[in-house]
Amino acid sequence: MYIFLSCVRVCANSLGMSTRSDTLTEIENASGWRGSREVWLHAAKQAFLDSGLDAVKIQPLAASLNLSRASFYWFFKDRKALLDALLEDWQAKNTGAFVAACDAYAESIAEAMLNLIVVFHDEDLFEPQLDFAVRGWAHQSDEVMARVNQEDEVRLDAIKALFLRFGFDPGTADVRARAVYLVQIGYISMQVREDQAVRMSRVPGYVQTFCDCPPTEGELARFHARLKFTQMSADRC
Amino acid sequence: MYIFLSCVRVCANSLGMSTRSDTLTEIENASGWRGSREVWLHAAKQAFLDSGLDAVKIQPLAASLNLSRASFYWFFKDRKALLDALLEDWQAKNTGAFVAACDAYAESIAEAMLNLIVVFHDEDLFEPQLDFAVRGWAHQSDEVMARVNQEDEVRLDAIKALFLRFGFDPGTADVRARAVYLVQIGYISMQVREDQAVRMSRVPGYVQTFCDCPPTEGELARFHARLKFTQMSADRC
DNA sequence: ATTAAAATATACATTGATGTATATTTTCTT
DNA sequence: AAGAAAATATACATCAATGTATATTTTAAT
Repeated sequence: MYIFLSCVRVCANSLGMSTRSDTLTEIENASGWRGSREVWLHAAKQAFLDSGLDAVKIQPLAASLNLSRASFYWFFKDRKALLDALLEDWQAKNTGAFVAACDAYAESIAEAMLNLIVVFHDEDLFEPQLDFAVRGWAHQSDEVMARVNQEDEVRLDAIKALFLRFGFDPGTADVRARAVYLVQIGYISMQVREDQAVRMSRVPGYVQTFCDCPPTEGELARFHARLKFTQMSADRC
Repeated sequence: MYIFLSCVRVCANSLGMSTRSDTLTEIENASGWRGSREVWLHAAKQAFLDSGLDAVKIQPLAASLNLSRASFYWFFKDRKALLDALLEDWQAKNTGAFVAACDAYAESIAEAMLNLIVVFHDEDLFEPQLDFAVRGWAHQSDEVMARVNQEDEVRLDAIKALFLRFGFDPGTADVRARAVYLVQIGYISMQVREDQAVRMSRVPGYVQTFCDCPPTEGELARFHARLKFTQMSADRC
């Protein structure tokens, strides 16, 4: 049963589908009402992820939720309040996990790197689509751009500290940290939707490139385990 | 005089300003009319670069050009035609230079890598902002997304071929090509606006990381020359 | 100088979005 | 079952954008 579920997850992802709640019905409503702050926010986020900021409009959202447009204003002051909530959501989710991964215990630089790479492969920790959408938003808002820059700096510093911790000299640590981070941002920006197996196959190469040493078999096995990846699950799909 | 001009260029860039024609007045009008296809397209591109697709609107453009909104329709069928032209512009500019750089003559992998890095530093060859804006656009248009994916594949293949040419095995060539390209896309997506000197200082580190060998002094000097970068020009600013 | 064309402007019809004021309905509490 | 509250709906006023039809002006060619 476990294996079956795992396979479903991988296949769904490789088709670009989400495995988490997508529809209104999946949000449990404590009250007997159809709408709620959460319902609107969720719909807004979905539109934001799918098509960017300018798809986040009250009228279309209301239509898709089969709710009156005016009902929105019961939960939010105006559109701006909704967007603020989206940005808050982004910051809350896509930040903590990142720094935590850099601070996590590791016995080698390769293991540390794998700890970090895990974050980018596990959408429960980090949502690439959300990062992408926010960066698009930043293009039309200096305010958002400032917050994104802040985030980027925090993340870069965390990775750099990781390299320093394992004895890399400051200059190299800086360049490597950038390389590691930029590759991930690049992935996000390119909107690559690859098969997990393909992506997994490239991981050792990246580790080798960034750390000058490959991961051990044990490190790689632990990495795969954390992401619930098995060759079997790949084959089944 | 030459040095002075060079310095102006560098300083302007470090402030995020363009050195090319920005305003209506700088487009030479062969005819005695105020508007033209080029004028509208240029204004559209500027808005697109500055704030993304949803800033490309006839009404605001007309206002900024002090032209009647309806006059636009003399040169373009409708808004879509304008956007098509923008996309065409992107493809024309941000493609050729890229592949050309990968095919250029080089005696070492490091030199080849520097040939490539030049492209990303010279806005006359490749406009990062344009790439960024187009990627944002792709988020809300499957059609554009398809064209972007096509482009990315061409570019990646070109870099991979470069690594293969210098004897890297296929697996490594693939990963390295991705790393090189993704770092650049990441840079673009992060909207970094760094001082040229800072950026230059990181280049040898990147070459070392991606090629496993540093550039020679001569290679670096040639690289700097192509970008008209001198320590002096950096100091002046 | 007249005329044709090229370009621009004015006016109109339409659409899709925002936000508010005011019912109306539904749910929860007592 | 009644009343209060929470949520939803209807109706209205406004705005910013698109595109078209129809003048009007400007330029260039004869």
